[in-house]
Amino acid sequence: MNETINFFNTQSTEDIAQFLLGMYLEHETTEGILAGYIVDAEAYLGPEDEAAHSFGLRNTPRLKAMYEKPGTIYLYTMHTHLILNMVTQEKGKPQGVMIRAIEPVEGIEKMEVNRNGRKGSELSNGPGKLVTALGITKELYGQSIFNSTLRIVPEKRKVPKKIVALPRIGIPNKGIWTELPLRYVVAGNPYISKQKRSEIDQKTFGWKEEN
DNA sequence: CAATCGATTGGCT
DNA sequence: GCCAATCGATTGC
Repeated sequence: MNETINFFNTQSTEDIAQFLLGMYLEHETTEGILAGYIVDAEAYLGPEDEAAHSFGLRNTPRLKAMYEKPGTIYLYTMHTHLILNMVTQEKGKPQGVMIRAIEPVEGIEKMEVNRNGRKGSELSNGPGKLVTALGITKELYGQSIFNSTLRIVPEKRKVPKKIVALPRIGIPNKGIWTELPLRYVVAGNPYISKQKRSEIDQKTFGWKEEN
């Protein structure tokens, strides 16, 4: 875990986004542990990034957490959906990574209930979907992804066989920032947002074989 | 499948 | 008011 914290403190946000692919993300709830592997993530490079909320060092009440230390959880609402992000750089430097999708592992039945009966990839193949599946609430805003009830567990992570970089989703008209490949996914994983069936690796789901 | 579109809430100007 | 780092239903090929 200390190595992971150090990674956040010293690496670029782009590298941290890729490092987070395969990371085990677990939420300790009153109903038990709900968890899965991160398979889709985007880097937001405020203050330079026109697509970032923190572009131009903009600082409003909802952005407060973005200016805190690395590992701080930043949540915001988008059309009734809560979206999960974590701060990646030193305090005062508002860059972060948005989690776009996870592969469910633990507490799948509870996630299906949280998602109103949906199953399979529909459980968590979008940023709003995984937040609902894991039962994440805005009480976690400003807490740390290293030691709150929502946390990453490096000991349980998997390693992607191949990482693909793509343009980010849902940010038109932002100049070069619309096209820059700041979205990273585990190639072949079925839970990636907008994944095509034909591109799914049914045998490995895109992970390296054990050992 | 891919493209399109309406729903609907909170944050900011 | 206006707009949004989305979702899900529908349409059409």
